[in-house]
Amino acid sequence: MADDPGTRSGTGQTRRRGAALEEAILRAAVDELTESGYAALTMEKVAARAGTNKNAVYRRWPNRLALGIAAYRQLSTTVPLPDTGELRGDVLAFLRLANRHWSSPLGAILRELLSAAGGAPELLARMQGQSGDAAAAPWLTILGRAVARGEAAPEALHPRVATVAIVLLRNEYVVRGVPTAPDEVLVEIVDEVFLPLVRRRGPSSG
Amino acid sequence: MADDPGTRSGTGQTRRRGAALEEAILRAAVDELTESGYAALTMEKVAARAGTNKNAVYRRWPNRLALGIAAYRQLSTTVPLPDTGELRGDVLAFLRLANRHWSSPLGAILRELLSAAGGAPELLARMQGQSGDAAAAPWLTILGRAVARGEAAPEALHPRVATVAIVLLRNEYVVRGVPTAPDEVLVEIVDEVFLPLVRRRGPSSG
DNA sequence: CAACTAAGGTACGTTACGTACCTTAAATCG
DNA sequence: CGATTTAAGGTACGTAACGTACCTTAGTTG
Repeated sequence: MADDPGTRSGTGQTRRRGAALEEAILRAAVDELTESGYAALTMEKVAARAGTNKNAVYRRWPNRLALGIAAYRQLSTTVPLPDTGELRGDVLAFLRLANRHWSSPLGAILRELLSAAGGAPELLARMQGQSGDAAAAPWLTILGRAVARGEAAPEALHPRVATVAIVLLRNEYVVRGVPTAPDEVLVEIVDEVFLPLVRRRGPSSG
Repeated sequence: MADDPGTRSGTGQTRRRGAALEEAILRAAVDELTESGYAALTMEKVAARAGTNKNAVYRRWPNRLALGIAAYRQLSTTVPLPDTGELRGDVLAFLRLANRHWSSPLGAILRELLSAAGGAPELLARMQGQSGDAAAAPWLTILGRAVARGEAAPEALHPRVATVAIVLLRNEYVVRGVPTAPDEVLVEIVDEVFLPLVRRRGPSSG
């Protein structure tokens, strides 16, 4: 920010307005969020870093959580869906991507935001959408391919079934208290639970 | 607390010491926690309610989180393991117990504490232990009975398999943003995922 | 140009965590 | 029993940060 042309310099008297200022604030929030996480994100620090003051921030975002969420959304990326040509490979690859994501600083930030957003379902839904592995759609795609290849039973094409692997992985995080799991665990989830579940289907109760 | 004999009354000059005071503080913390949750639990209010001051509280618990956890532990109860004589009934009954627990004020408190405890694995482990449905042991017991009765395949006797139902239920909470799920969901989890998983076991990859 | 708007600057009320320090009742020790 | 020690009771306060209020001023619009 030393020589940023948009900066309000002591002598320059040039005020950023509208989108330019909003962008500067967002960038500052992103930087603070990635450096220190959500808990340490303060309106004061973001404003200072953006070279403005809290008024400008509050004029755009009603509160700290909203700003945190906006900053997070700047950071999130979409993950490419793996296509290895076989079910086990696809699922393992996608699980590994997810594992990497959740063990990254980004994962911790997301968890903090989810916790702070505690009671707001729509907000939660929007946050979930940012973590690509949470939705059923990509998993259904992977499973759909497997069904087409004859690797899985057609009855297994159900969102809750399709997402079992990722759900189990996230449960591992809870149990372990850390947002990462060793690769053997991923392999075990796939081989001991997921594959048996989708390949042969016993009769369900009537 | 109107006529509690242990109370330091204005004229009585009788100070509670040691365990008696600790108990009074804990009781106050429990009351505050159940009435207002962890976020609204303050050291000031607990101390006032216990008829003491923050020094006494801080002499026993290093910080607010520790006090919150101690109070929570006073509250937690053990749930009886259902035994309906058949697998589906057992699993459904235990899931229903869990659903009721997590949708109770106690569940919200636990979630708050887990979130506040964010980076401390041992602490987390201890908290988890308080929520009886999280551990694998009861689920393995239920599944073990089913295996003995011939209702489930012996290879399914694995902690990760046994806990699939409860893990899926908790994922429902995350997806919904509320700590409760309709009974049809519980039934679906059991019938669509859990029972097919444990009854017939396809070959796992070598 | 005047009016309006948003940016920049400053101040402040409120809340609560946690710490420090003092007085005093109660327990312990010689 | 008196002296010493310890913990309880009481009070004060530094700090941090959220969010609000208000004022000045640069920039835009009609």
